[in-house]
Amino acid sequence: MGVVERERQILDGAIGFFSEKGLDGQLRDLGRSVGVTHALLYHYFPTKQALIDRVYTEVFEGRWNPHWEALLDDRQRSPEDKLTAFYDEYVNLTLTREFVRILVFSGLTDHTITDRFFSLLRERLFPRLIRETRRFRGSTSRAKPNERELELLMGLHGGFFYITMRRWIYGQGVASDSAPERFSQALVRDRVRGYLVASRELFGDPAAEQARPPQAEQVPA
Amino acid sequence: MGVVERERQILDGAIGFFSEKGLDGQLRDLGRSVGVTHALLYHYFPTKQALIDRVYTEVFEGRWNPHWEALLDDRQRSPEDKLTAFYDEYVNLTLTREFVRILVFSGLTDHTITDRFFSLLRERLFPRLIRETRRFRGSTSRAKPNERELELLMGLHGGFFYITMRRWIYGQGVASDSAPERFSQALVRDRVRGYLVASRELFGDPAAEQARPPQAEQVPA
DNA sequence: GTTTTTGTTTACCAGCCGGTCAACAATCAT
DNA sequence: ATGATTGTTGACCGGCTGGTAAACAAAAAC
Repeated sequence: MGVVERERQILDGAIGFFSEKGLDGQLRDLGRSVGVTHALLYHYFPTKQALIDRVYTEVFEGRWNPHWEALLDDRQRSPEDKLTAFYDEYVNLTLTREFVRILVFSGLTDHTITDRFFSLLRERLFPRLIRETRRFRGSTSRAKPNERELELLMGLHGGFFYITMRRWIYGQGVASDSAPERFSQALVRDRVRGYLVASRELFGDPAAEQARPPQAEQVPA
Repeated sequence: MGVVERERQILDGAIGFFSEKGLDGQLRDLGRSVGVTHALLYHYFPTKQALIDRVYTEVFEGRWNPHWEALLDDRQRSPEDKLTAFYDEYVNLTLTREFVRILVFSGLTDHTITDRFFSLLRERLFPRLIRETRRFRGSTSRAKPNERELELLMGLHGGFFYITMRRWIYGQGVASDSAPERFSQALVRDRVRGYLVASRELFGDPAAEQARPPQAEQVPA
């Protein structure tokens, strides 16, 4: 076997292995699962940490599809259409088993991966989603998102993430998917629609964005 | 120091320690953080696993407030009022740092804790929430929840869980809370209202529950 | 067909870690 | 005071684990 194939084989094995056992998994076990001795791993990667770093970049790099930004910026499609299309791809391509498990393993210990990933979301994704949400309810405001509308969006985004958690971390089945590897499109469509309607209900028309008499009593700061 | 106080001290230390370092944390470090030798831990707990088991029951037992079930069953209050009151307490009392971190640590490895916890939710909580959601949109149906309305509820529930994840696992701040230890009531209120409105929008009036002409084309099974 | 290079393994080291045990301190009953 | 009981520690064992290095195998180069 060529050197490049073997490295590929080890790397692929490591992705599956570490996402399953956690970053504390033993190299002897990883070697066994790949079919080599643990000493050989050191022929291809100088330290365990270096191998883990490669796994990180392998899993988290290239999962962000730049096409999504263009999709969300497309002025021809409706906001509901775009959000549905985006989340349908996002939850099925990005929120895979290895991705979410490694992300959570990282989050529980060293935050470097999660920090980088959240920066990506905050800079490239959330502003676009907020803009489209506003467009849905008839606003063209470019103001910095306020906390309430941002948190409502986090509710949508987190709701999708929660599905992945239930499936790949808690080991709970998700009822609504017939093909076990995919989120059902109907689910995504329901939630996106629900989110947009909720946004309209809560924040109403454009003028209401600056000051709105709340329906219930205001909570003190 | 009396034997009972010392056991209490070790247990409290272990809760903080294991939720921080994970269940693989070393007993020597735990001992040091409590101020005793690791050998003394074996005077109070026969094995490391026994100590971890105590931590589990300590954190997950008694966090479920039976009062909540009565609250949700109260016929005097409106569904929106009850859901808001419930989640306001739930997210602040149950979704603490130690709780969520230990739950996720457990979920990533051995599922026993998460299984038990989800059974609790599925049996005692979700049916009540579905019933109240239906009541909000004018339905008194007692039929088994269908997948779509259950998944919409999971969106709400998961959205709250996601806040806890962002805060205690990813180390991201949550914008909207002034007091860093609490979820803001406004956030809970917004999301519950948004969820109920979305439910009404998606599922409409009671008659629509069995068969409803969808607005977009149906996805094939 | 020998030498060189490359891929792989076996054997080992050093430090870590759960767990044990004998010794030691502190409390308490008599 | 004296002895028994209880709380606590230091020292140790054995197995595990990241990492190393020498030996070995299999091509490749000449």
